[in-house]
Amino acid sequence: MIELAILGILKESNLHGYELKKHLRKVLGPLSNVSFGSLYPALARLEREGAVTIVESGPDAAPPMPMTGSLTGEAAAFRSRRRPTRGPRNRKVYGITPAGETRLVELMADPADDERSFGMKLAFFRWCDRPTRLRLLERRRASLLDRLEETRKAVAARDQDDPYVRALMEHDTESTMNDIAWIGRLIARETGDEGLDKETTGGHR
Amino acid sequence: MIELAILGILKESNLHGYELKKHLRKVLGPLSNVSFGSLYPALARLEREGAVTIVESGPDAAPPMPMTGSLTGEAAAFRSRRRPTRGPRNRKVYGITPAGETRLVELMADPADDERSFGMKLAFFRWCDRPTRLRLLERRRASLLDRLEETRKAVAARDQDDPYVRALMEHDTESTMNDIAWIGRLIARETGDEGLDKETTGGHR
DNA sequence: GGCCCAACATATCGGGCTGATATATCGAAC
DNA sequence: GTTCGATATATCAGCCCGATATGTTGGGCC
Repeated sequence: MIELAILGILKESNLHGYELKKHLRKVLGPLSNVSFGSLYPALARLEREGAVTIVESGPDAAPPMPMTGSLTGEAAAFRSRRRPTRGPRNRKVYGITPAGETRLVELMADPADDERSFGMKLAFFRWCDRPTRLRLLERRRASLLDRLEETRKAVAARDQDDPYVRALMEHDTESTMNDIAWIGRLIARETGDEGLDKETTGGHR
Repeated sequence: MIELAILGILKESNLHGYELKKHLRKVLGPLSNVSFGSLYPALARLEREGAVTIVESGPDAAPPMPMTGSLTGEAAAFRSRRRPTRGPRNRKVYGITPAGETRLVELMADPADDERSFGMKLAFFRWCDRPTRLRLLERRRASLLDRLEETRKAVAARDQDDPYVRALMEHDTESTMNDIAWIGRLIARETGDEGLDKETTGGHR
């Protein structure tokens, strides 16, 4: 699933591994603390597969095509800032390829649905159309409901009631219900069409 | 951390791998879905280290010492139930050793503090004395506070505000605060001794 | 009886992830 | 001018997961 994160970030701007990790941390926060030990191999893998390419590399590499898609002004500024008289260090700046964009769409559709995977997908929802978003949200809700059911069954079937185990399960139930309610709100926001932070076209409150 | 789970379960009763997994699922619920691919190697590892021993094995093994410490009547009953005229199948029933008990204490003190590790430790709190429990709870609270702080900083430093990323972070903040409150209640229950046995908290939302 | 199927039971393997470690460059402080 | 911390890439051991293999046991069914 780290590949999803890499492609999602690279879709916005070309970056090298080290920067990638920082952006990732910024976007996903504590949800995904990617380590270098998985980041670099993943980048190598993706390059082998043709999902990303090295856009700029080594000391004083010739800057290739200025844009791959529309860069935010920030990224462009950053790129120009990075141009000291002495070339950059040993960096490999990666960019996403058309094949990579395809791969990104595939990865978004991947059935993996744990907290981490879902968090990543949500972070890149802006690249999806509404039906896809709704599909992912519904699937997440379904698996949360499954989890809720399973925990409840475990609580019910419990003979020896250790207070700590009980506390653990009750908290799990509570947290899961919170998550479900949250997903519900996201779905509502998605279906209650158009902008709802501006003029409330359809809903109250 | 799977070793902690194994030892914690084995401390209660001698079991073979398959049963162990079921017990684990029951105690930890969806928090720790241990797979056989990690369970059996872990058992082999623990046996190599002398933390567990094979108490009974293969078809019609002679039943060794009836008790390793005080067994709950349930476990004893279970053990006697397991004695059909035709010996059991190819099973390896494991039991914890004194070295294993020591290892269990070490593992409880381990600094790992993610949701999974903490959940496991909490599930085995009954084996700890109160100071240890409080230490673990305080540590967990501290790391949750760190996480909260980090997420808040990320939200504040955010220039481009993607609504989905924002939703993700806000939900993370909310969940973390919930967790902190929960830990707070556990600490209170631990320090506010005796007296309050039931629901003393009118849970907010 | 004879048959099949689901659950029981153990084990291994590939591939991916984490944490530790190695290596080297750059900027800035001292 | 050198020490130090941030930047930057990479590899390695060890562990975990999911898939897969291999067999056993018990029960339902005709």
